[in-house]
Amino acid sequence: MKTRERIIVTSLALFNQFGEPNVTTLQIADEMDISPGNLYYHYKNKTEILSELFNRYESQMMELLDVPEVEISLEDQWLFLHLVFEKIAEFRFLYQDLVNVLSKHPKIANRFKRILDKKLTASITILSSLQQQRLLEATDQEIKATCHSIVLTITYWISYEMVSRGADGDAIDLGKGVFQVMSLMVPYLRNDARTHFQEMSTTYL
Amino acid sequence: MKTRERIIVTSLALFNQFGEPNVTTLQIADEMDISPGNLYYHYKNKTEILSELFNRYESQMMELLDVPEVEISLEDQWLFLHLVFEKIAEFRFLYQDLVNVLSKHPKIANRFKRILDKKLTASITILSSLQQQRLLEATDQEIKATCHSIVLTITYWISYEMVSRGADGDAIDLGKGVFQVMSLMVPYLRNDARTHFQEMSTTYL
DNA sequence: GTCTATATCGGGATAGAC
DNA sequence: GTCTATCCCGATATAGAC
Repeated sequence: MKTRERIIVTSLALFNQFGEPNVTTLQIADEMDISPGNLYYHYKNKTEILSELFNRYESQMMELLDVPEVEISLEDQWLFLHLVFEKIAEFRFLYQDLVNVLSKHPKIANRFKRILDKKLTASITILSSLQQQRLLEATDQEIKATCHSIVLTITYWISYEMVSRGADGDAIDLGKGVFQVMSLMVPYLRNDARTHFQEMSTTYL
Repeated sequence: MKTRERIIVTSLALFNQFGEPNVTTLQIADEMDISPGNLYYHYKNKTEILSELFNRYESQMMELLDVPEVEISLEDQWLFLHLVFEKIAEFRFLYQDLVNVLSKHPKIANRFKRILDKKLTASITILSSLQQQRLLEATDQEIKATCHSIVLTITYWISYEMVSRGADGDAIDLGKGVFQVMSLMVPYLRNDARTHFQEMSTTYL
């Protein structure tokens, strides 16, 4: 692996472990066994590293959120949620000090907001699809409120779990997060779909 | 107001506005028109200030969460949630960089976790009370999952709103947060209680 | 209690040799 | 591309006078 790429990989790992503001450029260089000067040859400052990491997160998450406008099964949704959770876990440092990161990088703030918006429309697309398939029954108002809860849970579940369990981020069971999100819409599932969900829960959990 | 108290008040305001790590002791002193030396006469370091702020948050929130084991109406719950949201908003800096703050102050981490635990038991107490009054109907499993969602929403709703609307913390409409939390349990309300909730919504929102 | 002046330290970033 | 040495600056914290 080229040095430029190793810097990104190492930075991501350290940021996730200790939080971005707690990681110095010297630490990154040390961890890689290169000199700080070398690091600064590849990236002119720490912000550039963060920027590159955010670019990657943004493009990967945006791609993931491009939900096709087709019929979506509960299994599809489960899988979809799992992929989203994995991606967030991969870049969890962004979420752990969200306000701080965004306040120091206003350009990122808008783009992060756009990702949240897309999460919301993706959720609405999915729940609407379930409704059209008569698997789910809810008013537009209820769908909207539920989707907000879904996005909020997706966004913060890992942080919440880390705080409330005092756990390290790598030790988080993402399946539980998926379950938590799914259970937000369970009460609106029709009876057969709800039974189906319960079967799925025992399988995946 | 005594200087020692003014330091706390000013620090809280600045921490909330800019985030704790972005506020220097010099800024705090400047804002108060005192010298940094004077500030350090009253608090021996920045951590002491944070510590005092957390003590206040902890005792006030813990007191708030001492939910009496009596019948709780939907109105009571609405009011209760509003008070909790107001308290969190008052100390929102703690929540905006939670992982960071807790990673730098491990002693606080445990105490924060205990507050989360108490939020959970308080939620369960309330929903159980509603169930005993036959206002709500849900399995224990459903109540547990819902209460987790409630605590997560209470914890992160303000941050979520700030990020997703790019808004300043003072401009957040807490009523919307209360509504968002309440709507998590709406699907489990019995018909008459649900109607009652809808009336309340139009009143308070 | 409050001030001014200053010490100290750590992290970001650069210069210049190899 | 990589290294060593170093600069610079901002933030915490202290010393000592008033």
